[in-house]
Amino acid sequence: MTQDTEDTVRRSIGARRNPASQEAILDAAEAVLRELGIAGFSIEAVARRAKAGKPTIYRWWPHRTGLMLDVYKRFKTARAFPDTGSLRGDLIGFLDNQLVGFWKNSLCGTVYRAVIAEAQTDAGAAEALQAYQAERKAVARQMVERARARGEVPEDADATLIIDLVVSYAWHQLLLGHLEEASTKTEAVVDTVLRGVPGYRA
Amino acid sequence: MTQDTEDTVRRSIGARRNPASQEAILDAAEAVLRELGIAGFSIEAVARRAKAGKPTIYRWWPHRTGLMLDVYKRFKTARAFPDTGSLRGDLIGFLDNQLVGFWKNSLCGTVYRAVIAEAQTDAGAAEALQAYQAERKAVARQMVERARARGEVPEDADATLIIDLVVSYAWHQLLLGHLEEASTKTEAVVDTVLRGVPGYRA
Amino acid sequence: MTQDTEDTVRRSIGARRNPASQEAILDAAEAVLRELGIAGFSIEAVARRAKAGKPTIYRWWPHRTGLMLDVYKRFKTARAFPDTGSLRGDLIGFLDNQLVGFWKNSLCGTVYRAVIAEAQTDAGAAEALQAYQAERKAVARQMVERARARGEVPEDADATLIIDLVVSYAWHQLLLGHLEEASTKTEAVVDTVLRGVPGYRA
Amino acid sequence: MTQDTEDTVRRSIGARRNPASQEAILDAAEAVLRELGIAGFSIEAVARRAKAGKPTIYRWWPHRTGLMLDVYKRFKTARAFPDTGSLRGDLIGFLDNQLVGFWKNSLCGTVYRAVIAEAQTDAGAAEALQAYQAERKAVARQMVERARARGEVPEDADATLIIDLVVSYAWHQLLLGHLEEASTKTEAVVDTVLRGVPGYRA
DNA sequence: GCGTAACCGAGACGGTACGTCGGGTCTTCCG
DNA sequence: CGGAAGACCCGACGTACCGTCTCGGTTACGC
Repeated sequence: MTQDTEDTVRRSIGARRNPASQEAILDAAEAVLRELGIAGFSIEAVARRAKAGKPTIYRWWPHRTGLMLDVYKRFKTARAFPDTGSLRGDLIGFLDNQLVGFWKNSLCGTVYRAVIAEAQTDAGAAEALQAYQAERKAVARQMVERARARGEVPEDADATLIIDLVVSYAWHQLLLGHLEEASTKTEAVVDTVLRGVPGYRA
Repeated sequence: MTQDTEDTVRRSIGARRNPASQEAILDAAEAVLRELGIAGFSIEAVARRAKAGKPTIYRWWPHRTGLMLDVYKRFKTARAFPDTGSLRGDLIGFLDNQLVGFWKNSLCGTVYRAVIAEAQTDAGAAEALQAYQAERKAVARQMVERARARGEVPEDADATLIIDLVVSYAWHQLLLGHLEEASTKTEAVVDTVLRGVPGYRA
Repeated sequence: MTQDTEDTVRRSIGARRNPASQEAILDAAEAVLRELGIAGFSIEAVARRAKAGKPTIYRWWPHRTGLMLDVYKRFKTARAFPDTGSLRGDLIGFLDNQLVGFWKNSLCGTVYRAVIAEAQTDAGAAEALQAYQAERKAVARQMVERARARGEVPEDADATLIIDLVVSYAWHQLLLGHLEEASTKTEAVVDTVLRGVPGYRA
Repeated sequence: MTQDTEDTVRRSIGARRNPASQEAILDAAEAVLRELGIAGFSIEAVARRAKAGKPTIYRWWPHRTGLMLDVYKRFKTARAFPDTGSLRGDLIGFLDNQLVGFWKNSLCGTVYRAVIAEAQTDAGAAEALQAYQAERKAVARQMVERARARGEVPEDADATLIIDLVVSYAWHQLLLGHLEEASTKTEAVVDTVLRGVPGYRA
């Protein structure tokens, strides 16, 4: 985090995007979310904090959801997606690292809740979230593909349903503020879902 | 819908709540949601529409989420909760009538999405939603209780987990705008979850 | 001051004005003015403080100016209007006791400023103030009559002008919040005005 | 009066005050005062009339008194302050042009009464009025300085008292709605005050 | 090597909505 | 009928952000 490392005024660097400004804006957005929460997150607040002009923000993030998602993604990149050798292990790891466990880092959870909330109001946000979800779930379904290759699940297993059930559960607990409880039940959830897949054998 | 059936000005009826005003406000809230959507839903707009003073609304609904929830509940009341004789039938009916199918009535879905979104921003809203959820889920768990009594599921079946998985799936699809798809998969979801319950027999 | 001497709820005493309520309202009005100043003086605040219903206040004081004037008059009654034997002495006493000195009691000044302010906005208040002024000045002009009888001023001395100049000066300093300064200049004011009266001899 | 000469929407002209908006707001304020009187004067009404946002008004006039004073000043500027060659002439001209006679233009009197009233309630308003008064009186005292230079009054004549007495009288009559009567007495007032100055000779 | 296009900060602009306060009216219930 | 209570509609308050705009200034690029 390079917050306020630069006291000097940022200026234009010509007819192209100034990376320093973008960094400063993302830093500020993160800081605002951390300190004021979702309710206090406004373009004005971010601009104030980043010492940036509002139009600069609007130029690059027409919807504030996009800005939130970018903040979210900066965290996400680090997280691994390990192949544990079994679908059960993969799914538990997925829940623990990518979903529930990840969101328990308060900022990540806060941001993602905000993104989901925004998507209920704003069509652009909904689209952005849907695109992000589609991409993430496609990646997640690869876990099922691997299991299929290993013979853990039959060829016709519904990968979409499996992933959806797991992700849905995580969302639900996130949105109700029950992450603590959820993190104690990851195994039970995964086991229930897997037992429900016809032809599954550990 | 008794919108504007009365042209005459509503007055105070003494030192107690005026039911006509409450009705008018709920009617107006519903109409605003229907016509302007979530984004256009504001206390100001409702007050204008209901020809009511803003303080009158704030007096009875300190948080706008409460108002939305009340609009939501007016619809909900009508919906039945039939005992079909089997847990599978009950859960499918639950999904079709109380959740997915119910929300496909665009207004209901819109309102509930808004309530959930609000709860991510506002603490009071979160509380209201949590209370509502707790109550609804307690009712839903009675379906499992009945199944237990019938011997469909063992004594130690995790009713909370069963209901949570079903509700979570519905929420997820609602929030992503995938209700259409969801309504084609209700049986698959219920079957998967029930097969996942150890000792379940249809 | 009989503030809150009664804890018991005041009730109707039949189809006539309840003096206890009137007392309580005047006490409350005074207390509100003392504690919150003019800006905080509202019928609501007085009603809250007096544990009275708003309609009860409106019934007896249709304009809030009337209420303020009644508070003002409760103080005024006590003040004497002595005959010092000379016009100069009378006028100085008038300024010191009835005007500047009286208003320096912060509550009295506050109330009177409020009354004057109100009269600029509200026609009813203006009328009430004008009536009160006419009466007070008529009394004050008697000082000049007495001086005329003593031969201090000629028969054709303009009593109205003399009183007006003195009262005007006091008002002006009151309204500008310069009462302190004014109280050091009462003698200079009176002397200047009296010297200005043709044919005056001490 | 340049009311609504421009149908086109006023926009920002960059990070600086837009004179067109300021003009429009002052015009609107004047119009509202003229048409609705003091009681109908609200920031909301002015904003509506000026087709300006409320924050734009609050940005430049934190207290509504300041706005009234600016309306008042727009009239005042035109009025002359002539040197008639004698203190008597100067003071009579002062009363007739700057005070009583000026206020008889109903709008001017209305506005100034409102300003004075406001100053009794609001601390900021009081400050603004005091500042304005101090400045105007300083200018007025120059009439006495000139008379001193001409030898009309002795060196130690109390300029402050002379001006205060004249201004006070005008205020008093303004606030009681007696301007008509006052305008017939300007000479008597000035003569009385001047005769009261020790060592004055015409 | 010079004009110009796009960027940057700053902040004013017209708006909408917020949540609160008080005004004055009304009705019910109690004594 | 008087009085307490408090709900009602209404309008204004002062504030926060919205998204847009124009400004003055700063490069980097293309002609």
